[in-house]
Amino acid sequence: MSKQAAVLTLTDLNADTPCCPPIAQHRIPAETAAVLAPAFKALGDPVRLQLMSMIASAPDGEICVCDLTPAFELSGPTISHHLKTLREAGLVDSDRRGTWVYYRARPGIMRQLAALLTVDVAATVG
Amino acid sequence: MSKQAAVLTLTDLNADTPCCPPIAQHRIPAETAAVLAPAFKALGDPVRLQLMSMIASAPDGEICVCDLTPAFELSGPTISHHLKTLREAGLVDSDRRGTWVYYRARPGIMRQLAALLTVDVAATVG
DNA sequence: GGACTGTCTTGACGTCTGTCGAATCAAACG
DNA sequence: CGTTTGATTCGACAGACGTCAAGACAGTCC
Repeated sequence: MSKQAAVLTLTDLNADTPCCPPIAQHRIPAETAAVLAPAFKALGDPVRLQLMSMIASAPDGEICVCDLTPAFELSGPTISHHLKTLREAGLVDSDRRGTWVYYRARPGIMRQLAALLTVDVAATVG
Repeated sequence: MSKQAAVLTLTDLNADTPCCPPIAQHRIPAETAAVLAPAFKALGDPVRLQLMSMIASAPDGEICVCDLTPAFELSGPTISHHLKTLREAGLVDSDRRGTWVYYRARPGIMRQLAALLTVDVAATVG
C-alpha cells in the first residue's frame, strides 16, 4: 500500500543506468538499502562468491551446473541451494536446455553494486 | 599453518592497489573468496548498509555514534553491534575522542570490492 | 571523589543460514 | 513406458545472526 514512489524492485536493477549515487556521496535511503542489501548478502558467502565468479567469467557468458558442482567439495543440493540464493538476489539467471541447466550473470546489477561502492578519490578529502 | 603464500589478510585490503581482477574476468581462488566474502556479508544487512553510507558520506570524513544511533529505530547496543561488524570486516575505523566515538570509512577496501564487481562492457560479449 | 552521560560488552532468545540425505521433477535414451 | 542421468525441492539439524535488557567501562563536570 501507499508510497510506491520510493519502492525499488530487483527488476529495476537490471538496467544499465545507475539507480543511485555512491554511498560515499549521499546517504542511501532505507528503501534502497532494503533492496540492495540482499544482493551484497548473497555475495557474502565464500562459496557463492566463487560461484558468481565462475559464472561471470565463463568464456561463453554462461556455464553449466555440471561444471560448477564438481569444483566444490559440497553436495549437489547445497550448490543448488546457493545458486537459488544468487538467482533470488537477481545476480544470475538460469536457463534449462535439454538435460543441462546453464547459469548466466546479470551484469546490470553488478554494475549497480560496483557503482554504489565507488569511492571518488577527490571525495576522500585531504 | 603452512602455505602463507596464498594467505590474504584484511590489512592488505587497505592498499590502493587492487588485489585481484574483477570476478567477471577470472575465477577467484578460494582463499580470496574467504577473505572478501565477509566484507560483502557485512554490507548484506540493510542497517549496516545505511550505516556504511552515513559514515562514508559524512561531510568531515567521520561521524559520531551519537549521530548514527538516533537515525534508526533500534537500541544503542544493536547499533554498536552492527558497527563492530563493520569494523571487523575492515570497512570502517573507530576512534574515541573524549566522550564521543567517531567512525571513519576505509576507502581502500571499498575500492577493492568495487573493482571486484566491475563489469567490462566489452566482456559482456554481444 | 561522586554523579552523570555516552558507548560498548555480556547473556539470552528467536530466527535465519549452510549443510546433507532422501525424495521429487525434467529430459533423454532404450 | 521404464530406466537413467542431471538438477531441484523437502525435511532435518547444528551453528550463526539480529535483537534487546542489563551491566560494565570511559570520560566529563561539579
